[in-house]
Amino acid sequence: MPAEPAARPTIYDVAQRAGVSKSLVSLVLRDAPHVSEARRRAVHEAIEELGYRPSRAASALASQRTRSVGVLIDDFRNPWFVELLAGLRSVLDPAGYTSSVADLTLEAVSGRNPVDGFLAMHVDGLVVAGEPQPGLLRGLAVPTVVAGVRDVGPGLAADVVAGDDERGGELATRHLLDLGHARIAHLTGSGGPAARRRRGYERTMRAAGLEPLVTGAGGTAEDDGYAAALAALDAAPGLTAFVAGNDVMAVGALAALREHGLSVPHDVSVVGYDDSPLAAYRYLALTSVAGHSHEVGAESATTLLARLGDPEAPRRRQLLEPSLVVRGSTAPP
Amino acid sequence: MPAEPAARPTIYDVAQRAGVSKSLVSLVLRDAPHVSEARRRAVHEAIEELGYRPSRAASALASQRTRSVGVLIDDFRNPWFVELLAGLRSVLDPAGYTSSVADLTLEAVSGRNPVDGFLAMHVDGLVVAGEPQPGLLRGLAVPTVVAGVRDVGPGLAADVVAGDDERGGELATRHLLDLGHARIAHLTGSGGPAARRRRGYERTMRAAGLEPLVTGAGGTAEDDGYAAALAALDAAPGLTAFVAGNDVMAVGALAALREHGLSVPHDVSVVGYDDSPLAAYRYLALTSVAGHSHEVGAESATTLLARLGDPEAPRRRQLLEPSLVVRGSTAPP
DNA sequence: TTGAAAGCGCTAACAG
DNA sequence: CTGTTAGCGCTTTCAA
Repeated sequence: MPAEPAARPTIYDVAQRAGVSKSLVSLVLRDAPHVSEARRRAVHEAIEELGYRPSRAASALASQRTRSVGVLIDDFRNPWFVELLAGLRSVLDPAGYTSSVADLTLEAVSGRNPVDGFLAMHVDGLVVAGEPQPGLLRGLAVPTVVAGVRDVGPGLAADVVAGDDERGGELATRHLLDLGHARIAHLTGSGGPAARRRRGYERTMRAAGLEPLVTGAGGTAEDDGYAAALAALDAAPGLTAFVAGNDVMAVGALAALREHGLSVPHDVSVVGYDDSPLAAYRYLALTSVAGHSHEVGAESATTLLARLGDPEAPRRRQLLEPSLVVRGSTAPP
Repeated sequence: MPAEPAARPTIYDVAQRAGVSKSLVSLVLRDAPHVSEARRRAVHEAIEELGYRPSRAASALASQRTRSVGVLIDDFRNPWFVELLAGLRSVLDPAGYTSSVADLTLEAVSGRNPVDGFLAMHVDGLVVAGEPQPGLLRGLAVPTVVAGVRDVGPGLAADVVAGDDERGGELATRHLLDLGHARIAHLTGSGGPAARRRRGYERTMRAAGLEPLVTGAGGTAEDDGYAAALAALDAAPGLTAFVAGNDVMAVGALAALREHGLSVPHDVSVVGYDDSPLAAYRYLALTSVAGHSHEVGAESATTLLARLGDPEAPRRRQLLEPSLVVRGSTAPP
């Protein structure tokens, strides 16, 4: 029974070439402990020579685990996710895990449930970056970590890694206060992180003996920032500063200010949130609160791996301290 | 032999519940033609009742195809890809294909070869969105379509779907010409599409009896646009308009102009390229050439599916006509 | 330590 | 049209 020489090599070919059994090859691949050094090397050599690549499908089928994790991104349009993803992969990749990414907004358009998609792929775990629609994750059986949002409703047994949004709101506000501003408005969006950022703002304002002014309620996109800024300008014409719910909203606010003939930071200061690539563009140069998404990503991955290893461990919840990146959009009043 | 009631249902359970054979279930799943309506319905009901989900791993292993395609994105930071991806999925999803996305820039940092990753996953096909590094795809055995770049080196037997970049450069330039501009510079980047856009610009300028001025040579990021604009301003102080290689570069140019005390569009007009979400921000309001990435994506997917169906078909190369989206960054000089 | 053997859940001929 | 029969390539007891 001569073998076909052209086909993709299998574990069987490797075994034969190395003069060992199939199972030994499997052990070597999984880095098993009790294998003699000589045979281990022989196997590795055979793998090299044959250009062997294990079949994920076969291994998934046999082991009932895919070594893959699904990553749910809120919206690809908000570049916030880029660093998060990089952090995630910086620990998932070396651990031999594959990650597949889906965009909630995109999926919503096509009417599919992205979680279903991941479940069909049999991902071993899930990372939800951003705020899941209520119900989307209810009763999920697969290990999940929520990254970037600290309030996950009850009924979702997930680990959490997030920035301290309330602290971030405080940082932004205090920066403005320290600069000498007093008439500071906040542009908020919907969702948990937005609510916390707002709370940080409000708390800091009150502590300074100032009355908070919050506008916005819809989404967290550029439009929403624009509309909220307009509303704030309308409600309090003497404003000298904005704390925006995120960078994209801040860009919307910039447009509203320009329409009112107000210049930034000369007349009005603006602080964004997320320290996304947007904030770093020279033309925008937004002072922004950095949530350290890279670290959030890395920590999320570590947490997920830990849970995969021990499903019974107590839930973890980690908060990362944000910091302020000062650029050109803020100045004394 | 009583079955375990708790385990995930298999095709076998479905068959039993529907009173048919395993193979019939398989046929129904694949939408095979010669199945009686009654049995088809019976199977679907059983699937519904059991909450059955086919195992991709098993199916991949048995059929030697994963029904998945790998999508290589140039850089997640350039939001150009969002629509492309949406278009891609609008045809891949209904066809039952899964798509996994990787970012070349991200992978480059981690030192991994993303193509290798996809090959290990045994994707059935590849979509390369943007310009592949030379050599990255050389001698690739898996069906590939390159989206967005029309020049793929020899040695890569790929289908191509791209916007007509030369025509786009022409559109942008002609728009400026029609507005009455004459001193128009072009900010170019590296790579094939950039070269074609530049050629379109140059051709149009010359046809109008004007001397082209091109600056920039590094990358295509915001920095590069900034630097190129500065160089152009330096070389020709009387400039009244820029055609930028893409939207991100245009934003860089905006910063350079502001530094020179020049206002847009009052003193200088700016045209971007890609019509990315960036261009639509009110604060930027960039006139931009739309490459119709959604369509490019959809067409790429269709092309890939066709090739998967017939590997021997002649190579296809499609060029989509770009169009101009006029916003607030251009005006008469 | 190493080898043999029994599947994982599904597809794909091939017979009925 | 429907049922039977082999595997796909790998993991994983269980013996040797």
